[in-house]
Amino acid sequence: MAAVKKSVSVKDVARLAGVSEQTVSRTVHDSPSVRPETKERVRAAMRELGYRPNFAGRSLRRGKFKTVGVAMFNITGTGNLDRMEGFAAAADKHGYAITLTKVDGHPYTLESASSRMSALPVDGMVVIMNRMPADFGTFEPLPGMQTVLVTMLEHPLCSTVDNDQFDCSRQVVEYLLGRGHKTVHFISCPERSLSGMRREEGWRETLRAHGIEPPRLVRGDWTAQSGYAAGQALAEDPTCTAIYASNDAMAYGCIRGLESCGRRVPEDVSVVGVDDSLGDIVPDRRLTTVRFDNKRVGMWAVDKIADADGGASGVEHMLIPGVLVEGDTVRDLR
Amino acid sequence: MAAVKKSVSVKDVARLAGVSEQTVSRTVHDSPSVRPETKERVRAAMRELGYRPNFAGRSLRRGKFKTVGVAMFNITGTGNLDRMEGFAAAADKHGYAITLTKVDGHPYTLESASSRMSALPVDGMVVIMNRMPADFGTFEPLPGMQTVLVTMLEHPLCSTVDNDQFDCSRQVVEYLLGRGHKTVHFISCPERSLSGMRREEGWRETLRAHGIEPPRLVRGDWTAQSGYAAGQALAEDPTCTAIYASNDAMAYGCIRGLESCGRRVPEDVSVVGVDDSLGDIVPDRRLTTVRFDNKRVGMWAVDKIADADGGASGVEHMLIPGVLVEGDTVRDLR
DNA sequence: TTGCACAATGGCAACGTTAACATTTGGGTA
DNA sequence: TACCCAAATGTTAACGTTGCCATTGTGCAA
Repeated sequence: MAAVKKSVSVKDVARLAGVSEQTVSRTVHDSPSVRPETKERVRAAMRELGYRPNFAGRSLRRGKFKTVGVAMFNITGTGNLDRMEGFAAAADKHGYAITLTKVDGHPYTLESASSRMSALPVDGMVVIMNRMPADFGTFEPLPGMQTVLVTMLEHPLCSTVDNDQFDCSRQVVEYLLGRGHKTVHFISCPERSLSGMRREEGWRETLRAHGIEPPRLVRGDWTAQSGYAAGQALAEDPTCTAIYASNDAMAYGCIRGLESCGRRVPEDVSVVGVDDSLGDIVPDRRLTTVRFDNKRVGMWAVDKIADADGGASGVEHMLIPGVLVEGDTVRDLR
Repeated sequence: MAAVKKSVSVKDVARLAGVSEQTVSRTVHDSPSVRPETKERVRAAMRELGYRPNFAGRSLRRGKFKTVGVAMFNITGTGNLDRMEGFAAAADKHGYAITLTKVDGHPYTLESASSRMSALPVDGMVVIMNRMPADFGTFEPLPGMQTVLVTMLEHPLCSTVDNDQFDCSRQVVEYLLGRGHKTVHFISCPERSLSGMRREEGWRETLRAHGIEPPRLVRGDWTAQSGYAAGQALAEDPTCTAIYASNDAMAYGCIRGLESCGRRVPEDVSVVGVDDSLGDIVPDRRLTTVRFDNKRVGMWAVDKIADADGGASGVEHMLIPGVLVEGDTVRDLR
């Protein structure tokens, strides 16, 4: 039994095929300047030896990794799976791979994400920013490392992309007003959520743009429990005919809360959520909600990096609008 | 303005610090055989030049990437986010990175996942197997590439790990029987789901082990809609007092279906789901369900690869039991 | 016949890092 | 004083790939 060779290189293939290393390399890249018969001979040698190109050697030579790093401060988060779907899809399209890293946030800084990535084989990086990093204003991306932030905030040096939360609220409020409601009540989320705050602004400003003074909001904490409590509280206000909750869990909780007080949905009160996260969980009641295209957000981020890698960069800020999906929890008052 | 150098190498740092390249390397690795003052001088040079070690050069030299590849046939799947949390946590612990790849399955084979990974900078790979690959029995992992499959099936050449779906059903059935129910009805899932089939077997065999002939099962399709229909169908059977649904969406749909026929839960019928995926979505009704530890599954897979990388390998098969979480949808008949 | 264009292939060097070995230096001991 | 040892640092080569340039061969027009 012959000793097992550590790894098969172009050199070994070249020797077996009786050609130069360069011709092997050319065959790997399917260069037109290699005779078909020669190619076949080389390919046969590759098969026989079980050759597979070494990523490190290639990257070292080329100075490129064809890989995009994704930094997350917490992996379990609404929409992350869809975003990854987008990362993977776009990466595939460009022939890139995705490297995932969880970054510990103590404190939560872009700098820590950046330095974590710098030691990894990546050409660019995406940071999923759920909260506000301490150094957002002063952060400078590593030279030569295209950096895209997933956030609604604009950054002077990094491209950014995210769902348009402001527009989401605009759509919901105008939809409800358009169906005859005099005002829209709001169940918000904890104040540390960037996207939630933006939804709140959108709700407030859209109402004002229509000459309506926003009613007192009810603060929730994303859970259906808090929506339930909010629903019970709002049930006592007879003028409340339309409620907009900052996510679906709270919206659904709210419906149950209203019902527990004898208010019917949508006959007495219309309810709208955000996220389209319930799917068909509640089979006899399709919630009216806003569906975001997180996959597209993910794709945009990776596209940006791959494109920059091949030429012009330039900082861009992209907001992707969601789509309002009608269920049967809204009544037309007109 | 001086021209921007492509990238800073140990050579540049060595020149500026007035030491050899080797001393720079030693400083990077914090070797004890470098004088503290020298180290400081080198570190100052690194800072000044913005040096960061080149992954490709290092990997080429070492023959290791310190990276684990994760291959998925579809990214959006129950528990994938938690598994990734586990991958990332274990990778962190071992100083590894995670590279994510979506593999197109036409046909769905382990071979395609393996060859996709072979061109990437990874030392080992994890395949998340949702369905049954065509080549499961005959697949051979790439030499030198530790391969772990996330599946309940055992494989002769690859280590495997997954939630114990059989035991899950055993727990549920014994829990319900233990509370006085004479038998347990089952809402299953589509037959192509490996884990679902295993749940079905567990339900059937546990009942038989208790001398009970399993009643006719109702086939669902994971959706709450199908659970709703199943609930309505089972409502007509007055002997049906306990229902076990193969996931929470169907369980919840089933509850609504039963209620729509005038049967109350848990007064008339007890219902149990699987997955703990509803969380608190339904605020006034905590579903009795089984919670899986997908994070632990992910960690086990990466641990296995990292450990094998540092020494002994050996094929292992690991099943991680879930935990039954009591809600208020089960009535005690004793 | 000569010259030239072009197709096919080969030789060489360099990418950045580090293991293995080699060298220098200073301090202590016989 | 001569010697040795250990600490600190330096030199060399190699990991696998591929861009650049050189070389060889072949057919065709002048």
